[in-house]
Amino acid sequence: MTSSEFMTEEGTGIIGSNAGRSRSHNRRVVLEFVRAHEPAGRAEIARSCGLSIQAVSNIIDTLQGEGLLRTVGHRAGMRGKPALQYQFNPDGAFAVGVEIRPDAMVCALLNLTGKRIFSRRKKLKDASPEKAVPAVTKLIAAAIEASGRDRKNLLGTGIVMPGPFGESGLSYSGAAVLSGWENINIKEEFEKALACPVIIENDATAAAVSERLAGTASEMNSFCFIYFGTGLGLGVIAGGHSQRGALGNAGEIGHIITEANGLPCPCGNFGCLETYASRMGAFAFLEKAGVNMDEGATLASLLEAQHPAMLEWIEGAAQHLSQAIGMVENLFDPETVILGGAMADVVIDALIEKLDLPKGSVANRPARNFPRVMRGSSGRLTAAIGGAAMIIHRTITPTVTVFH
Amino acid sequence: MTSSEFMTEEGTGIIGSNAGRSRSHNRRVVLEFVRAHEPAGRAEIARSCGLSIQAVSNIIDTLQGEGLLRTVGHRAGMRGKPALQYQFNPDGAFAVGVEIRPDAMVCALLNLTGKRIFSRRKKLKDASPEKAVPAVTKLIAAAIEASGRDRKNLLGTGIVMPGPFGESGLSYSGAAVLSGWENINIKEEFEKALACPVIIENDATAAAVSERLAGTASEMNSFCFIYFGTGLGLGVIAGGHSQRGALGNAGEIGHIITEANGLPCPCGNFGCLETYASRMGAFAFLEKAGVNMDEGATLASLLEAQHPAMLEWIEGAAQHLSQAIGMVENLFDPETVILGGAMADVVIDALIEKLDLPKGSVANRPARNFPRVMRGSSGRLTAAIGGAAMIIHRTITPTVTVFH
DNA sequence: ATTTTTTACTCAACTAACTTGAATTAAATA
DNA sequence: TATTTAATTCAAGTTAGTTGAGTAAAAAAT
Repeated sequence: MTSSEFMTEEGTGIIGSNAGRSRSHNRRVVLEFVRAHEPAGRAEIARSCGLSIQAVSNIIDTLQGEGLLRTVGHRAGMRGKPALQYQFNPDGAFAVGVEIRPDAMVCALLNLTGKRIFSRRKKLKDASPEKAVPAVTKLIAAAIEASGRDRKNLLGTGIVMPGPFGESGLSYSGAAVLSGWENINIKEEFEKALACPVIIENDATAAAVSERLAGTASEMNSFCFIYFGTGLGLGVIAGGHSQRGALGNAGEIGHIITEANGLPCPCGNFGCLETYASRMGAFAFLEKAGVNMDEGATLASLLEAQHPAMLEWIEGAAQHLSQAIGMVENLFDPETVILGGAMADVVIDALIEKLDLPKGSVANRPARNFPRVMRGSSGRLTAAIGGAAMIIHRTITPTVTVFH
Repeated sequence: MTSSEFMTEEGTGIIGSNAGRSRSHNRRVVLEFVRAHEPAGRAEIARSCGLSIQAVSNIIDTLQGEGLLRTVGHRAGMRGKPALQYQFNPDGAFAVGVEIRPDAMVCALLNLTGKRIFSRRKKLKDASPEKAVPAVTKLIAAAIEASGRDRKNLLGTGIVMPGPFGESGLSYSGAAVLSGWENINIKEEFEKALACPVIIENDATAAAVSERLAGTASEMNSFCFIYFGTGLGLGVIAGGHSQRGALGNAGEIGHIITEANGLPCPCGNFGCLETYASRMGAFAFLEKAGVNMDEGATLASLLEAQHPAMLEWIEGAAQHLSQAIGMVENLFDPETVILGGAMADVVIDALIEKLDLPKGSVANRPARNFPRVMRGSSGRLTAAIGGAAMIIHRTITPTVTVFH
């Protein structure tokens, strides 16, 4: 397998199709079907994908030759010749994800099925591009080495950084924002340093993609992910694809106003959701309530100790979150809203427990396949895993129409 | 030209590509390019669409043969052989749009360039499916007859009805809601009656598509449209395609809460945006202020007379709208937010004038191609025109991946 | 004024990838 | 044991895009 087989053509605007692009699209269509329905036989895939059995057969031969798919016995119990079943070959390829924060980097390796095969965290003294790019390069090299994988099976690297990217009115400075990255082409820098395809994405979108690849949303084509980072982000998957907006800054849910004339926010507004329902908001609330967080206490430990201030924060945050979730439901009509990110599971569960979702919502329908709100499944490595998931997602998920 | 050339394949999930589907995709790619850049020559199209000149040449020959494209002389002033320029042939095809309201139907015919070639409004005594479907059928037949068009050039019909569709917590009854349509397959009913392809869509989405086809947003791939109907709707175009959510109910912006514990809304919540910033909201406000609307006064006439209550309503509505627009900007990161629909232009302009948009928004960036908020361009026929625009949009805009 | 360069476009041969139909295999059912 | 059903393969056929040579026409250079 050469990595060029996965090269995504890039360009401005929508491009036409030809034999080669059809093949590349069909490879992804087959892979996407197998991801969602494995194990599956050739005839079954052909029927579902609108292709002839012969076409699917040829594609599967190739994919198997490349080590991406493998057989898992025959399907029994049905009439007719039993179908040879295929599934992902977990070791056929892998992807790297890196989360860059102002103070640290987290690196995770995922195999083709989205399972974590390695992860490592490293402090970052200087998060400027000049220092961070080489540091990330070194970290990845060490991670691949330690994982025992062959670099030729590397599909690419997904870099997760806090947005918003480019020029925007939210470029205030705060703990969550990286400085020095404003005027460089981040993707190009990393592609040069890493010599592999690179995707740059924000944490919330990466987390959403990760949930779809191998998490809570593996069967959904349309859902939203509320990401608890330092601030708060929203990742949106619609029609199986992440939605990034005109300039890649969609999903800035943290600065939605949920209380008119509420708490002041560094962004200049008052009453932003983020000032209530985020880790940052929690710390500010607890500090104001006189809780000393320096002695090793965490949000999770405070919650487990049923600390009154923590319970009070949960209550208030849940109220603001409920409002925001209602909004998201009415605007995006998702199959579900997933809560996750850099927040302990117990805290998220407590928040979900306390939610009081609006009745007047398109989501408040009797027949639902999933609850209105669910918890994410990838825990604290979510962002780094999400980065790698983006790469695998791009390898698998079909898109003929390419946008800028 | 046979209408089967435009038949969209439908199915569940993503389908593979083959020669025929490639051709169909490439036809759309060429048409979409010409729409956005007309007039254009073959070589120029080929370069931009990632196809060979020969492929584009063959497609253009076909499109010209079908009457969809026509030549408009040669491009002069450049070196080399002057390129033959192509543009849409306005009369090559047309589409019908129908807006169905509880008390009336509006029908509009658009030519291929999105220009209105005919429109007619008719009262509807009984908006039940049994009565309305035949009434619409008759109206369309009369409209086609009166426009002098040949039915064989009809691309299809777009029916615009107030959502939300299907089961949802917003199925309260109110003036804007049609009853009796809950448990029938609306698309099938109309396709049977009209014997042409049919799209069912809500007013906001249809209006958004219309703005992109031949309006304020003709060069945008990502924008939002806030539609003033009886209530309030949001149409979202992202990546050139309308976003409808998991069940087609995305964009219910009317029931976003912009004032905690505010005015009661029929949906069960308090403080919904719709109770302030919608026609319904305006009438309620004015009635409460003692303004008698029965004597032929309209929102526009009150505004022109600088009626204090009207000015007060504008002020309040603009405040709530500003909040909602800020939200929409932060969540979708659109190129612009367009305001339009069944509200007089002067009123919309007054609202825009009074907006106080949040500073903390990803949209508040110095370098913008468009203002943060703009007014829509299709006026009171917006919804019906939008229906027809949906059909033309589908004919033109490429999508290989087909979703359910 | 003539030649060169540049660009658009057409014709004909070529190729990649999907489709079709016949043949083969293997399990369940009659 | 024969029949039916379904999966898969083989080989030929089809569609549509690509490639390369050749023509046409305008601008720029000589």
